[in-house]
Amino acid sequence: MIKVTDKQSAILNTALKLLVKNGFHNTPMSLIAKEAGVSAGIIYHYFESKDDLIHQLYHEIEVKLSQTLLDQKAEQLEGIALLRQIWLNAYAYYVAHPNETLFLEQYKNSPFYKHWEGSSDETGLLLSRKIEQAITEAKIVELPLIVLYSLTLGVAMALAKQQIAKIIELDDATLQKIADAVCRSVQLV
Amino acid sequence: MIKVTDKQSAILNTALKLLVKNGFHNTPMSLIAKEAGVSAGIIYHYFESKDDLIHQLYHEIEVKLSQTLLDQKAEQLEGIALLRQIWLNAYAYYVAHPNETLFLEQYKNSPFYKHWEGSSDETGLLLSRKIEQAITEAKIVELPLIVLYSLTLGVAMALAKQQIAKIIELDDATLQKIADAVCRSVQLV
DNA sequence: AAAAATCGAATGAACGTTCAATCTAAGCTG
DNA sequence: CAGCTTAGATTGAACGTTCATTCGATTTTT
Repeated sequence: MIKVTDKQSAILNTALKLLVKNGFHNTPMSLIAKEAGVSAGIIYHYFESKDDLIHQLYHEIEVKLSQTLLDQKAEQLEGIALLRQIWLNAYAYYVAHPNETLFLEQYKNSPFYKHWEGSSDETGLLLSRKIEQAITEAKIVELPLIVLYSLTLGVAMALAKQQIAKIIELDDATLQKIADAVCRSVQLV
Repeated sequence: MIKVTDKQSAILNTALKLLVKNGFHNTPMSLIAKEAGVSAGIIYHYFESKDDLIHQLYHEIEVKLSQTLLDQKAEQLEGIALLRQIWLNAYAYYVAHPNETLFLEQYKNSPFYKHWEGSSDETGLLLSRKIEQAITEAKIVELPLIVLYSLTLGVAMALAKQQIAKIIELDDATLQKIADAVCRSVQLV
């Protein structure tokens, strides 16, 4: 178990905020240090390099996200209802955590992201298994899991980004309608 | 009408390739110049700055994309058939132009992208009008245009990115099945 | 007093941009 | 058409800045 000190998470939190605001390459380490209230040098006590800091941030967020998708409410459901709940959880998380969301997207569209980095944390694996189970239970159109992901959670992410950017504002009724649409797309006719 | 010289497009083409390969900030102007077979200084004859180069590249690609989506085949269709064709055109373009696609995504997830930059070229506007027309003709679920975009073209982009990354390989039958799913999601039940 | 944490000035490399010098080509003149 | 002129195109070395990273000194903790 890695011990996360106050200072370390102060650095991570500040870095998240600044990296999203200014972009990865317009965020000097010195600025992160300043805003986090630490010296520039100490960052290198906790992280090997700027890249390492960014990678760790990514993993931290991925783990938190997995845990959120499969919450208590979702645990009790199965089949299409489970998928629907996971979708709503995903959307809620993205909207409630704009910095995390924008960071994930920027990371995944940067040369940092290696596609072979599959989620290796326990919750991530549990989530995958749950979803595969839901698919066999419900009448879902036969498509690769990753395609189903794009049709569902990918849409949630895209919408959340627009909500974050204040391009759209979705009331609950509209959100339910979209959830319906998403479920309809993957269900067998 | 801006005259595009050979040298200018050589710079743009090379820049596209390198920016996608190395990321915006790991691509020095000097490298672009070298690979394009020109001197570093001349880039500043055609472009105000590195940022300007990137912005121009973006606009060039956006225009080409708009033109591709509304091709001759699509022009003759209407309603849901039109939407389906546009979707297939989008997917085909993305897969056939990996560099352009990855560039668009990197750009849109970087601080370069300002959300208020609506497509101002003629084809883009024509495309918007055509799509709105298709929506009124077909029985489409009542959702903001931008939400419908995420449910359809957004999915095409996401899938294409995975195909480009060699994560998936979609045969034509599967692609048709996905197009069905996408159309199903936006059609009224 | 030993070890760990922290500081922040210094280092050195990378890179966007500039500019004086050179080259190219097209126009002009006799 | 040869010679002259000139404006634009092109070069690449040099500049100045930014920034990730280092490290010896200092403080805090054990």
